[in-house]
Amino acid sequence: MKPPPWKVGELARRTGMSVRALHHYDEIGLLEPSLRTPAGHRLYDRADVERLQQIQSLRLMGLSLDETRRLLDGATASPRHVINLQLARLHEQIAMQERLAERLTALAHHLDADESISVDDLCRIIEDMTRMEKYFTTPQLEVLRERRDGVSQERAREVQDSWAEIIPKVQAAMDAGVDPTSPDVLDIARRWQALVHEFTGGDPAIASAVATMYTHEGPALQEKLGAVPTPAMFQYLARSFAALKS
Amino acid sequence: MKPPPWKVGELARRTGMSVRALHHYDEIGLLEPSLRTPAGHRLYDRADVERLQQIQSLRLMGLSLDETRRLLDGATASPRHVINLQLARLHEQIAMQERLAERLTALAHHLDADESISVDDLCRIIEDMTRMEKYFTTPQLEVLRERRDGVSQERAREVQDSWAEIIPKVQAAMDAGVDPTSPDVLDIARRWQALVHEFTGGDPAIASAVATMYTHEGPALQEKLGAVPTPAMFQYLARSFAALKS
DNA sequence: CTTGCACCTCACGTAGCGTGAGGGCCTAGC
DNA sequence: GCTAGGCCCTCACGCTACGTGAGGTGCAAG
Repeated sequence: MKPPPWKVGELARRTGMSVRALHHYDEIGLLEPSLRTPAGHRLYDRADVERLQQIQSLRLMGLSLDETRRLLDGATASPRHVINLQLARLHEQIAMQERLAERLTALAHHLDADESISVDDLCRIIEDMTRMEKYFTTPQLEVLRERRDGVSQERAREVQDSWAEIIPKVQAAMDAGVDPTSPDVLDIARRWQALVHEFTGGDPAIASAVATMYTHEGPALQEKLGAVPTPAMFQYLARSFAALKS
Repeated sequence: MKPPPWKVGELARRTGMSVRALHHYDEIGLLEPSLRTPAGHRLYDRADVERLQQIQSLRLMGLSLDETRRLLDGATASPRHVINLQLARLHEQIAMQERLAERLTALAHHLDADESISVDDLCRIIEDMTRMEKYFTTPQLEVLRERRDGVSQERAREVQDSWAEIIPKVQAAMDAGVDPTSPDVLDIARRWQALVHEFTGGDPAIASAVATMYTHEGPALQEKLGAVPTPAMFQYLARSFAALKS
């Protein structure tokens, strides 16, 4: 147990720091050894060692070198302010990372469902997921996920085919100026409602979120799904739905 | 809705990236525009835009630019491997940050208990906390924290004084070569056990962790607490405890 | 006198860009 | 024809907290 002053290597060994780190602390003025030998070798005395221990403590709490220096040099507000700030930052980070972990877990689930997916498919899935996250709340997403997982691939294709059949029909009726309360259109409107109900589970909030999504992302979705409902169709059919209700 | 090819500013506006980022992607070969005007202006065609969207998707999942490029250029293993790796890293990070948040919360608790603490005190508390974490498991620490919070400052000082009284007595008895099973020493041993029991709540694992801590950190603790038990004392008193049991 | 170790001072590299500096291309208005 | 404004270009330094040499010096032992 030699007494101080210690040379840089000695101090490094005793504190578990690297020599380079101590040099760095010297460079940025965080910990400047109070002595030097004539040859320029750094000598750290007892006060320096204590300061280093304080630095290590504060760094353990996640403070940056700059914050640490400001705190130790007494140029900052109260310690409690710093700690609270740090805690807030941490919670925010944790929340972000947990959201990311959720996304990744959902993704992993996808990967397990479908063997040997290509990078292209992967990107498409991610794209869809993030698009969805923009329009649906977390609980709504859960509902949709459950519903999706509970439906066979076969049925999914049937539904898609139904949409592909119905949407052009609606477009045609609109173009022809057919009254939305005419029997033919009401018939289509009923099938439309049934499909929507199957997808949303009857939740009007989800239905409305879907409508918003189609309104905003129409063109982007058109490339993937082929036929896509337009805002004009929603307006046109709204009158059909009203007629069905009465 | 102009068709591609787009200039860099146009693409930036449409994708929410910065021009500098696109330049950077070009520099590192992650996204090189397939065309340039004679003047050297970057022109991104449809394929480039798609690649950029893929990049954005993968980056959203937390991949680095390097990983993203390797994945898109097909030089990596399966996507699922990458995702699993990423997920593992994330969980590790979250766990680390939660441990840190725990420490910080405990620290904040300290700060609330004691008004206007100095940076010096703050560092001392952190030092103690981290020292403790090295020797005690998380549930043990909780027990100790609860016990500490349930004890008045007054009683804490009394206990400290008792130790300060007892430890020199044990040392003296050892130095004098007194038999540890003699009545005087047995008396001291009983008080020792009572103090230990009050601190540990009777948990032998905690008691043993404390002994380990004193053995390893003896000199460092001596500066803060004054009198500190030595390994020799533990050995000496072990014989007293054995005599008390029988 | 040399060997060897600890020390010194540059100085570049890391990830992902931000932020100028200094200069060219192109269009619109005078 | 000239210029002002807006977009583009290529350097190149800045940020965090050091790691990792490169090339040279100090000091004690053989």
